[in-house]
Amino acid sequence: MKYSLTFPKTLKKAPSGAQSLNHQLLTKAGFIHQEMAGVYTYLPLGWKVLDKISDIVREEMNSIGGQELVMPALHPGEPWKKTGRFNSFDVLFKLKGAAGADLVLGPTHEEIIYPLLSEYIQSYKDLPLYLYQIQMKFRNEPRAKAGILRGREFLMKDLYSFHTSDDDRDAYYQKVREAYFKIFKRLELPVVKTKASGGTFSDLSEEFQTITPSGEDIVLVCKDCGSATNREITEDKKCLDCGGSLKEEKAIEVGNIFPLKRAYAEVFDLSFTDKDGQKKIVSAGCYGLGISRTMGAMVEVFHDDKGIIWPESVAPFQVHLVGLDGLGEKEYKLFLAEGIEPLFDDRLNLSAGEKFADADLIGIPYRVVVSKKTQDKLEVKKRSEKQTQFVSLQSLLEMLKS
RNA sequence: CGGGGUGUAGUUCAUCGGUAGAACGCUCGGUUUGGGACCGAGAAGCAGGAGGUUCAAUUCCUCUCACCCCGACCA
Repeated sequence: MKYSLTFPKTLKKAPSGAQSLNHQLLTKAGFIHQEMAGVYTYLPLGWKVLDKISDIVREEMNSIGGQELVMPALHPGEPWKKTGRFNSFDVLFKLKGAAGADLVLGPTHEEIIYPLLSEYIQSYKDLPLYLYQIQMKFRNEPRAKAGILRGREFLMKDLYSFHTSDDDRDAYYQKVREAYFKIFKRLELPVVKTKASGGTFSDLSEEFQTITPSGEDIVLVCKDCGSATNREITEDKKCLDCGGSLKEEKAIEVGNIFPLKRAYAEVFDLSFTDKDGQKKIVSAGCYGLGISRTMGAMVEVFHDDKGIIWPESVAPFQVHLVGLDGLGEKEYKLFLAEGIEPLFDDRLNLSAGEKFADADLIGIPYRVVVSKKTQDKLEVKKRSEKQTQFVSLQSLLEMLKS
């Protein structure tokens, strides 16, 4: 992509409403635009990042048998009344249909997927089943805040698993936990698995928390064994696992996995006929991962005073090609031909300093400068490092493909 | 939802009773080109909205809306 054609360009100052770090940097760099409290447009660069995060999540969900579908964001009110959550789910967006029917904007999808499956699941042969989606969720937060960390509309992956027994559900739960670790490893985002309450879903759950000062959760991390517990469920000063001393850390919850209660399956009569001819209730689990929140958490963790420092796994482009002295077109075409994703700053009449400042702000992992000075070499600098080096195109390609 | 703060040009801010100003950005012309260049010219504003006080309101008062922060809440 040529930067001269990219919408929009960087801003020198973030709007005064952008207070949190992720909001400021993502806005200045042109990744997001706030529409109202907790609601954002994801601009082309921002959407590319969400897409890359989503792709990694998709691959790992698929690798544990997940099948992707998309359920509606607009829900009938009836199933929500059936579970009681029409009134008990305090951040539920409610609206009216044309004929006056109660409707709901989906904050989660048990009320859709259980009735759906109850139509299709008949036999133990239909199970287990793992279905997931990546979709905008809606929660009427009394106080949306911290940029895209806590929105009223946000992109989330939700996986639902359905089993013939709790044992099978528990075994799959372990697999999902492992898949989550793989996802965050590929995203290069450090997380600690944290014991937490299950809310209305289950007695206990496990959260994936990214430790950072801007987090709004407080987790107690054991200095000895590394196990962590959300402060919401313990007053203990000692680790439940090993007795070691605990340290309080602020953290952002980027994922949460629940072994579900049977309540929803019972309400919607999600049952199957087992081998013995008996009707049995399905055992389920649900597993969330905040895609847009993860993007925000990454900015909170990966930045310096000049801008964002994206991990290679999710950067909107692999290479930020800075053309000086009107050069760079040739290299841009070569990158494209080699399957490298370049963002080419082809703008004329702009000082080098301004282009460098933009490159630092946008945070693409490799900056490649082409100018009169570089001659037949390329000047390469990693965003995360200070030093530059002059290399041939060939060795740069090797660097990028390794 | 309680407490606090802020709404003025696209953006950041100034003016704080006498009818609007800068910087950045933008447009045009020219000079520049390795860390947010320079000169000149220009466009750009119902001062969030409604009401009130006043000869006069962006400025003071009331209400309202929006955003931000702290707290409560957070499947």
